[in-house]
Amino acid sequence: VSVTVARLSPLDRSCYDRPVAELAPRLLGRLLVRREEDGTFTAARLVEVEAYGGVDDPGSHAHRGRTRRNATMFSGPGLLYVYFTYGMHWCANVTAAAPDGQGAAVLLRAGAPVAGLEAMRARRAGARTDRELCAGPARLAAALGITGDLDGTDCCGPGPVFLADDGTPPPARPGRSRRVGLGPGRGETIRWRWYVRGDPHVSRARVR
DNA sequence: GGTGTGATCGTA
DNA sequence: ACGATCACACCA
Repeated sequence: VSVTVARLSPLDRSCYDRPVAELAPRLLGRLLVRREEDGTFTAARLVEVEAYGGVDDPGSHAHRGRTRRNATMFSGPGLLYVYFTYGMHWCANVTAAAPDGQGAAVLLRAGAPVAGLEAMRARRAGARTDRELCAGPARLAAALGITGDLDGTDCCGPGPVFLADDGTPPPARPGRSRRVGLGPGRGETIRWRWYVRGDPHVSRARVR
């Protein structure tokens, strides 16, 4: 599979142009591909995602309107939204369609390493096993070398980050749950997390 | 396998 | 003050 990554083409923008809770589970099984500056590739197959919406979703960065940080969420479907959190981690999302003046994005929470394992291990020195390389949103972003300078990248063009379909279908019946890491009053009852059942690369999320 | 805690800083 | 988190210590 790793050899063919270079030949995969980015998902078309029409794939992203749908409501975020519809888009999110459809991304399970897709490849998150990172084209390095030296022309090599790293890639992970998505096994866990979460949807974040607009004004109706108090857990979303877009809930209180557009700011410098979340601007990409308001800039149309098919873009990479990268944010910095807990003073040390980057997390990656792809934007979805949203009602006028609102924002929406799918948080890419975990993946199975597919290509560029050596580069991932080098960037994820803390990972004890390959299973942990991309098992968590900040881990996934770190493994693929995704940082804030890539915020706003068009995932539908010939850029450094894109999603691709290699023929692996999304699970017919994905696991579903509340989202991880949301405190009380932040939409913690909304079941907008989807994952591939039984996949060992899903994050060991501690839900409060 | 699970829980508890500190790290570290941009954002609102 | 609080995060859309992680690694590590420690217990089982």
